Amino acid sequence: MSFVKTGGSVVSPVGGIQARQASVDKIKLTGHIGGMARASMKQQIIDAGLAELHARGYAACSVEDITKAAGVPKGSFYNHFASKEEFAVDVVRRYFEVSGWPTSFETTSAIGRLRAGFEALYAGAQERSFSRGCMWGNLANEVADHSNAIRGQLAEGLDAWSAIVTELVAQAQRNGEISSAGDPAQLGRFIVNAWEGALTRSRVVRNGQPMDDFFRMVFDLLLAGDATG
Amino acid sequence: MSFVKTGGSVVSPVGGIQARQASVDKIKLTGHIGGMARASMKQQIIDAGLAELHARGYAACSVEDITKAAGVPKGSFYNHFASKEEFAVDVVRRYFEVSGWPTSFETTSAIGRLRAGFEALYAGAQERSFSRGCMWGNLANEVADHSNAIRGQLAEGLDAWSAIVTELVAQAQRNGEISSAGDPAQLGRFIVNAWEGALTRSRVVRNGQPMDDFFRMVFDLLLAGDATG
DNA sequence: AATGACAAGATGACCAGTCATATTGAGGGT
DNA sequence: ACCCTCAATATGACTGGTCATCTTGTCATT
Repeated sequence: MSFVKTGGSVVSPVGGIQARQASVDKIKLTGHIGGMARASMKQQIIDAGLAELHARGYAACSVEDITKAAGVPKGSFYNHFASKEEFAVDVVRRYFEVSGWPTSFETTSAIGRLRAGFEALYAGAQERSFSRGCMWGNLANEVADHSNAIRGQLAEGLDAWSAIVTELVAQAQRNGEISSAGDPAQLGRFIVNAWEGALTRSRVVRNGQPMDDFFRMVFDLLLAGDATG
Repeated sequence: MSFVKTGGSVVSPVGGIQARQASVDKIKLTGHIGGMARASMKQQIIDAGLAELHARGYAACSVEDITKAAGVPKGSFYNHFASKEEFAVDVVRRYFEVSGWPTSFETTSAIGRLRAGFEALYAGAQERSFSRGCMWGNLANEVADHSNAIRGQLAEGLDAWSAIVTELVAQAQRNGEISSAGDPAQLGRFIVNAWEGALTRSRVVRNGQPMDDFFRMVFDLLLAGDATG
């Protein structure tokens, strides 16, 4: 699994997905598709479903909601997915695929890039009035006990995401940008988890205070070791 | 809202609830209740429902599941609660009421008590093979966007819980037990959020690593300011 | 004609909430 | 003390809606 580098926001990955990309290897060419090949329907469903799943949650998001959002007939759903669960596994995979870390920032410092990435996530959450929470946290809490397939996919994606944060932390340490000498892998995991917790809290309080707390605690105190308070 | 001091675990509050307590002011006395007054049916439903909600989540836990767990007839549910939503509000209130911070520990240091409290939570999660996650996080993620009533109750309870952590952090600072001079209120909120994030991750990975990360990052690095890594 | 893809609507399970009926004790009359 | 009436409460079967999944008819291609 690799992270696709995009300039977009992780919280709002769909924006970049609307871009048409022909996946010829995925197209089921049949006689009733005339003219130029179009985007794969399966991919269309996944991408539209990603937004819907994130907005509504698993149980509250019906197959009809998904297909309607994708602009495809409801009956086609099961031509592409054996079940709603299998669909969600594909969505999770897709979520982590399209999630990326912003690279087009002015700063070249590792810590600056780490911070900018979370700030982009923050901006995305703010756009949605803090109503979405964190995709992985949402699914984990709602489905992890009921679907090993989804849980497995979440675990995979989280490991990869944590690895990105870990690498940035390690770089920041090597570059002397932060004073924390904590284990980078542990920091990476903790930071991703704490971010989920902040997003979840923000759903309750409907403001950005939890993220402000996160930035202050993680970047100023934990990583920079600012003990002045 | 006040926290009831118990020696129990927050993750498993139900254990203490099975104790019979007559709530005479809650009893709907009708002619067909003979003999000695018994525990309120409403309270019974709330307490049993708390465990069920935590185990299954909101949507996956039906009213029938709840009443069955409470050992009461399904039709009685609506004598006590106008709706499933209202029931959940009462459950959340109850959850925070019965949640407490362990007081019966050997250490008298504030930081020791804070740590012991989270360790008790950890033990509870471990008992359940990390399958339950965090009650407030679960509900927030599943329901916060759909029910303002539940969300409001969650906000209230979280504020109170954060206040407890805040107070312990402040005491630890005053006592010179920790080197962090961070804002106690901010630390209190962040720590509660980070804990939720850790529990959520533990649901995915099905082990205690996220909590270990939490303890290391929060107690050793963030609060104690141990920069040696 | 045979085959495979597509998809609208049928199917059966689930479930929040309703309600007709049952139950019961209080109060009053004898 | 006993009986009857009535009102309040209890409750299990039912209702109507939702929804994941499947069926089956249509269509296009070979």
